[in-house]
Amino acid sequence: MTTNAKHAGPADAAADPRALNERQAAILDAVVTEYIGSAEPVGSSHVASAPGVQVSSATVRSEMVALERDGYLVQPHTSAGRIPTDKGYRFFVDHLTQPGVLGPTQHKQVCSFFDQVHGEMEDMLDRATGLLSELTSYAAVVVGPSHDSATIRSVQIVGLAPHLALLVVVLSDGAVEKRTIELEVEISDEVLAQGGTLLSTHLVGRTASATWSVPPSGNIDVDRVVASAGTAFGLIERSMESDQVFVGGPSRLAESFDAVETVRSVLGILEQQLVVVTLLRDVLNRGLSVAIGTEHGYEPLASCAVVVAPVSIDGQELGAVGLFGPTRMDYPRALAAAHVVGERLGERLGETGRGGAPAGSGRHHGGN
Amino acid sequence: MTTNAKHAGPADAAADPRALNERQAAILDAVVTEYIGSAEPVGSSHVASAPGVQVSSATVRSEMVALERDGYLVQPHTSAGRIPTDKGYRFFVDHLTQPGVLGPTQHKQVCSFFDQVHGEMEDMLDRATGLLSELTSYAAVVVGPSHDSATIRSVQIVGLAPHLALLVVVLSDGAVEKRTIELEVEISDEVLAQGGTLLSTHLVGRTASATWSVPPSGNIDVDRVVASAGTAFGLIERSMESDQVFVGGPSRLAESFDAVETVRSVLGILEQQLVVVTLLRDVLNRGLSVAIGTEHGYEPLASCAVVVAPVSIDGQELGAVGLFGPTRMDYPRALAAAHVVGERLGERLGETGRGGAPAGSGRHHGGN
DNA sequence: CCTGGCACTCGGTAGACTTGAGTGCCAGGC
DNA sequence: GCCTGGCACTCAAGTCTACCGAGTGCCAGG
Repeated sequence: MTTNAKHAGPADAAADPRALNERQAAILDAVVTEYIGSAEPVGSSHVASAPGVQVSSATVRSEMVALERDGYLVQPHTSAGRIPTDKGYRFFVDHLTQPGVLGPTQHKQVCSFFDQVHGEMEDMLDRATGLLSELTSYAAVVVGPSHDSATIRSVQIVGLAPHLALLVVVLSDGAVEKRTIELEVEISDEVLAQGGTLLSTHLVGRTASATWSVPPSGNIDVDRVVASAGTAFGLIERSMESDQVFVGGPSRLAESFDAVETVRSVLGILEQQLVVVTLLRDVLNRGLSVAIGTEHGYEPLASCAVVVAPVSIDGQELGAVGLFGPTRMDYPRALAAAHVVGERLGERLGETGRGGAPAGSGRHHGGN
Repeated sequence: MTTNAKHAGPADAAADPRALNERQAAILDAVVTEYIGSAEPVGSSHVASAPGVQVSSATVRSEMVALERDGYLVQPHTSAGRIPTDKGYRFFVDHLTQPGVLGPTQHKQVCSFFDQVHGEMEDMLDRATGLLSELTSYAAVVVGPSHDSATIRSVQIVGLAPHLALLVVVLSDGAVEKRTIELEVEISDEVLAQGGTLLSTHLVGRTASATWSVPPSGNIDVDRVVASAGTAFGLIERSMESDQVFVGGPSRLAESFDAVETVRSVLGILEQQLVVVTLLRDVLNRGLSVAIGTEHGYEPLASCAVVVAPVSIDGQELGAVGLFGPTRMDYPRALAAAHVVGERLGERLGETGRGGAPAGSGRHHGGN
């Protein structure tokens, strides 16, 4: 091993002066692993006694100097051990973390969750955040698939009160959107129903962001209703553009960080749904599954690592799951959990209609 | 003033040996007010120089001894100032806090919020938590009115995919509930619609927790659909029993408390919707608007004060708003904010048809 | 090129001392 | 009789010193 490193080292170094030889990698691995567990600077003797590092502490020290020079480790102060930098974590994640599997207990947790969860997609996604945060003890987020490609399956107008009605739109992915409509004059249920029918004939089958084009019906009351519904419909459209974000286990943040200020700022981020969505999508788009420290560009999350996994339905990345933890998070476990849950969520969403009717007309993707 | 106290004091004391005379009350007031602002133990000289207390620090000291004996104040250590106990806060809230009004800026904030907020109830309630937490800089919760008394306005079954349909139930309060139905055989849209119509005729007008009694239709397919819908309907019922809870500004918790452990446990409570609802209702039922420390019986909230205000629609307390802050919270402001927002929410919800639509009348603030 | 040895650094802890805010108590005065 | 100023006392927090030990960097020898 040591001798192998001897040979591999220079070659690598020649290719890229910054690349780590085998021994350095092993040392970095040991430091990160140890630090993740203990949260305390790791000294050379600890590393020397780690399995996988078969050299003396003195040798470790000299390698650590190199690792520090290259930015993988830092010393909080002279005469202290080393802690990994973001770059160190990055290397660890990219080169030292094998796929990682869930423990049997956790696997069982996941299975029983998916056995037991029924009901609507929103409900499932929301509860999935709970599962994820329990599996990992980090705060979890789930971003639901957007309704972009869903088509309108039904439009209905229901009277609530003399001057008040509700526009209810059902989409092919199982989402239901509603909006109240105010009516200047009292309108009978029949007329409302007629209006609904009229809308249906023009809107069903079209994508949710269909342009609103409903010709006059001839009946002035119906037209009046349809006109009011038009405004409501616009609002529905707009609200459907924003993805649904579910946050779970925010209290875990208070376990992850001991600085209350950090907890505050991360919570602050999680409150902003748009930011969360953007962040997750951005990370995924860059082909990453982890964003460490400031890699994602959000200052308040500088001491945070974000693990992301896609929720793919029929091969399309339509949603995402994310975990927010300290940079010294347990990456193997977090990655495994996010990956598994993301995958199974995708399967489940696919099954329940969204793409789950390959035999029949694949047209209507129900999202349940 | 001082001489008045002389006379009033003994009389009160005779009635209840624990009652505070005017001077003691003034001192307690000063201590609480000062401590709320500074978060540091308040010394006798500070109190003596407070307006409303016109005695020397020595006198204040001797009164403080009494207040401490009676459990209104404590000393963190011998040579420190006093801080209020929960009992002290309780007295402050009950006797020393005048109704309290919002500052002009905050009043404007509330007004502009209610001017600007449109859309569905859920949306409004959710955003109201943001308003409240911004007004007070505490974490806010809003519990929406339950659907107990709502009647069913419409039942519809919409096909999503060959073996998948959606049961959509619209309630008189504007809520829409849905549940997927899995079908063993492929069923045409027409049959689904027929099933929906059948359900409508039997369920519309009844309360949401109606017993499920739909007679056979004669058409085997329709009956099959109706049977499946029955299960889904049961789930809808159950999910409607649980009140909707919205939480806003959890990151404010991290501002309110400096012990990360406290933040964690309070966040943990806020994650449990049922607990939140129970807590708020419980406090309201006891006729209180504030629960201080352990008054509500939840250990993890021992260092918390909860300010509650009802959301009354047509005189009925159907919802609640709550604020979670440290026991040394700014009670006057929190009470005022919760009260105002709760009241205006109630008004708005009443307007929008929910509260029995008393025919005619201009209700212009519809959702939408 | 690795290793053991050695001198050095420096954060953290413990004890001694100081400071000052704040108390309790008491004797004197209105 | 109650309030007040004065006084001795207490104790948390800050400062200073000394010390310990984990950990380092460097070097000479294998």
